[in-house]
Amino acid sequence: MNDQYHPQKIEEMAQKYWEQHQTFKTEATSDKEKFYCLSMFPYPSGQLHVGHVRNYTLGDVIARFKRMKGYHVMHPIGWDAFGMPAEGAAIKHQTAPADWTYQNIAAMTVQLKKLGFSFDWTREMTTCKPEYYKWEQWLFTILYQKGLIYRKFSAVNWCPQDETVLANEQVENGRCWRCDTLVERKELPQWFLKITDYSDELLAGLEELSAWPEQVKAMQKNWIGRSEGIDIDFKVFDSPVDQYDILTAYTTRPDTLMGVNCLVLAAEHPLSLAISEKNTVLATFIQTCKQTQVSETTLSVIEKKGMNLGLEVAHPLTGERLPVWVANYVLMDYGSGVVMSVPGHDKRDWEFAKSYYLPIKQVIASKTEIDIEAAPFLQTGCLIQSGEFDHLDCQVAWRLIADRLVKEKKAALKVNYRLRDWGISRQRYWGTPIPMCYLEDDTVMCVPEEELPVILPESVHLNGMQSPLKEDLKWQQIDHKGQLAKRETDTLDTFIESSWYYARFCCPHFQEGMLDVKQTQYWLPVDQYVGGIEHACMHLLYARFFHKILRDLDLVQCSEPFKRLLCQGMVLADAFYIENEAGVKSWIAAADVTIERNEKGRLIQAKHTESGQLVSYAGMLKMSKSKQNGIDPQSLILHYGADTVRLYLLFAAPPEQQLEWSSSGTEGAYRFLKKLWKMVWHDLDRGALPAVNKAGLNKLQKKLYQHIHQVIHKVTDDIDRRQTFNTAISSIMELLNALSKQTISKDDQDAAIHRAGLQAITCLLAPMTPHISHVLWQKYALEKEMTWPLYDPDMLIVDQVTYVVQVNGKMRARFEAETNCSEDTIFQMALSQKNVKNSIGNQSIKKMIWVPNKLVSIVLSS
RNA sequence: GCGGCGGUGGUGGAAUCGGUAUACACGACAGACUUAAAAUCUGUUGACCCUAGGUCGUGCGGGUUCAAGUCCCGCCCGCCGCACCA
Repeated sequence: MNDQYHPQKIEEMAQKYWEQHQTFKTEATSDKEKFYCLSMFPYPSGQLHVGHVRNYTLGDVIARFKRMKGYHVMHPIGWDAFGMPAEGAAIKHQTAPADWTYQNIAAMTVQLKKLGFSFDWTREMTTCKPEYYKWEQWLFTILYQKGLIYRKFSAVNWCPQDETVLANEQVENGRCWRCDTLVERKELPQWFLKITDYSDELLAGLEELSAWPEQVKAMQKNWIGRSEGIDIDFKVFDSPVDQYDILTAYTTRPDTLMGVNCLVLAAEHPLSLAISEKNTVLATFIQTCKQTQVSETTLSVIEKKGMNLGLEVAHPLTGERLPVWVANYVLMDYGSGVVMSVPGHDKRDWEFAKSYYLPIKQVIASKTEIDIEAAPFLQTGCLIQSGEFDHLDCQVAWRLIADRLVKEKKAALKVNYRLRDWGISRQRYWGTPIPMCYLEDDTVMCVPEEELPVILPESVHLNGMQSPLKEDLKWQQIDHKGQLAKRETDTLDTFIESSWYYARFCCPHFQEGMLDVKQTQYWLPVDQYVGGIEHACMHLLYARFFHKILRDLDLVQCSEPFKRLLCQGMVLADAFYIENEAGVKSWIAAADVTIERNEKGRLIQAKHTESGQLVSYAGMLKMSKSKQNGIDPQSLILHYGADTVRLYLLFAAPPEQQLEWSSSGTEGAYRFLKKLWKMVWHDLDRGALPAVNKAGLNKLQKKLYQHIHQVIHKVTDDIDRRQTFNTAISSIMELLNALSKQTISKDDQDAAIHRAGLQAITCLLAPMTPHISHVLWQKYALEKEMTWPLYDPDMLIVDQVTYVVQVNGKMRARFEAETNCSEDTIFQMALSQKNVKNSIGNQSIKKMIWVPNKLVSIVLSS
């Protein structure tokens, strides 16, 4: 080795060392304090992308930092191996999902290892293996017996051409992505997990998560959506269905009850269906309603369409006859499938009333004039046009009306949640088989515990439509005490695997049960969880829910799984395209584009290098295969080494912000490491040096030595408390710049300080660029293990500060003063500044403000 | 549509508790070294002006304050999520 930085050699060396010494293998217990650091495990899609690298780099920095601080760190990795892409790939490549998955895992393992992450590979888990999903099936049967799992009919996206269920992402503009057929809603029997039993606890638990980002807690709170309201009964006149002589609608605004203009039913409501039997126009309308996707997004943006059912209900207070409508924006799955329409004071009802010319009645008044025909009034105020309730405040009227209805047994107070029970059935092959079976007499029963796991056959052929499980009659058929039984052919939602993997990492090879309580008790909760913000609601809520289930089964002790959460932003890159006459964009990789910039560096023109054709710049977009703007981490590592890639990803943006990829930025990170390498190499040439004698330093030496300790202080705080690795790195860069500009005289202390600075930088960088730090440290200290540097509190005390003087809010001067000078002294000094004198002129001073060690603000009388 | 987040030089970003706006890095320009290039090093770099100084400037429009990128009100734009992608 020489003063040239060769990352490939260095990284291979460091990785070999860690592997031989089993540096990152975690023992079951230790005298040290434990720290469990977890990055969300990856779906084995085949290639590691930069988003993954960012995720694992962030987690690795924290894990390595804590290890250097002396914690007993667990930092595991595994594979979220079930999922739809494997089925797609299997069809495309004429292989089985299992083969494709295992190949990807092998390839991605190699890539992960090249990045030098401090994973404990002995804890590696793969969720598609029976030893993992066995316990999921076991839990399913326990929860079924406890009544937390039930079966009901629920809607799915159905392609009538392919006769298959489609995921929301497989529906494009309401049509099947494969055959362009209009997608329908179809009701199927499906399994549900009663997450709503835990609504209140999931909401209350957010309070104790003080180390979670506020935004994520806000999103979860809104997702759970607790509201207080009442269920109101509307008596139906001459109902065609006996059980439906009453329709119940939930509302949070009983104060607007006098403004109801109609009830609106879902197309699948039994009353709508009953009436449609004798009404072909209605039947056709209901049929078209079914051509809406099962997603809230679609529901909220579709044009609201409805039809009068010709049915009437009685207003619960006045007895007035109100019409009943059916509409496409009300779904049977949510609530009771009945909505009480108050167009004057609800946006959706207002839009619906407008398109069908229904009466809009204002029953709440504001202090200002309102035109209820121009827009609904959504705030609170005083009641009007509400008979005896006129002039009452909304809040008072709310109580009064609710109490009256409850007393008359026409309503009941109710707490409602937006959160719905979790549908966990999937009509797909590549997932955990649901451990249920059906006897010939339709009795539903669990597969007995001793017969678990129900193994998913791995050698299968996929046709792109039907799940192989549904065609495999042999697999389906089982014998139950001499009776013929049929297995459930649906599989579990893959969110289930990711809802408890963090707990299994505590005891990945435990065979006596789902979890080893001793281990979960020691390791849980996860001290630091790192993952994408896109999981803010679903995955993180499901995992919190599972944790509470596991706690109630005495498998874990605490109530929340993740103590601290870091949500990283996406990785973006430049995207270019050529648009043809039909407006279809074809995306061009940046490597095939020649860019022309003006003298400021702004892009003015881009051309396709090969054809010379003009190319449009789409800006920075999320990296994706389809946009051709993905960056392959492997080629980056080959060129710059893992340390450079890690350093750049940490430096380019704070972790929770989106990160814009730039190749010149990577060059900059590389340059920095080259410079560090060279400087350390030259320092090593100086041989043995005395220690820094902090009492005997001259002014300049002391300033530089203080700088070192200020940087140690800042980097520690930036990594530990703030988690802003970008600012940590920039302050390290500043220190290296200062050291490179230092003139080293014959005085030993100059060289000693220089070395102290370089050694501090080597350690401070170790969590971020572990390979170069490891090798440089070995050069310096031979066998001694690297620990996190401590700052000297004495060295943080500065004796001079810079004051700023503002006159009428404008910065006019700055001056140096000794720390902790008195107010009077500082005012005198401020007023004696030449430029301050000029700004004041002959005006009189009205007020002077003093901010100690910082600023003086002079206000002149106008 | 609903919920959450963001917008600062040519670019990524910094400013941590309302107190020096633009740290650090990239790019650009100039110079040193070199036969030359690469690499490296040094310097300059928000805009404008009457240039020892001043005016303007953190998406837009208002407000609070001695003082606002930061707080409040109203907009515009972009991104993420919306329950079968993971």
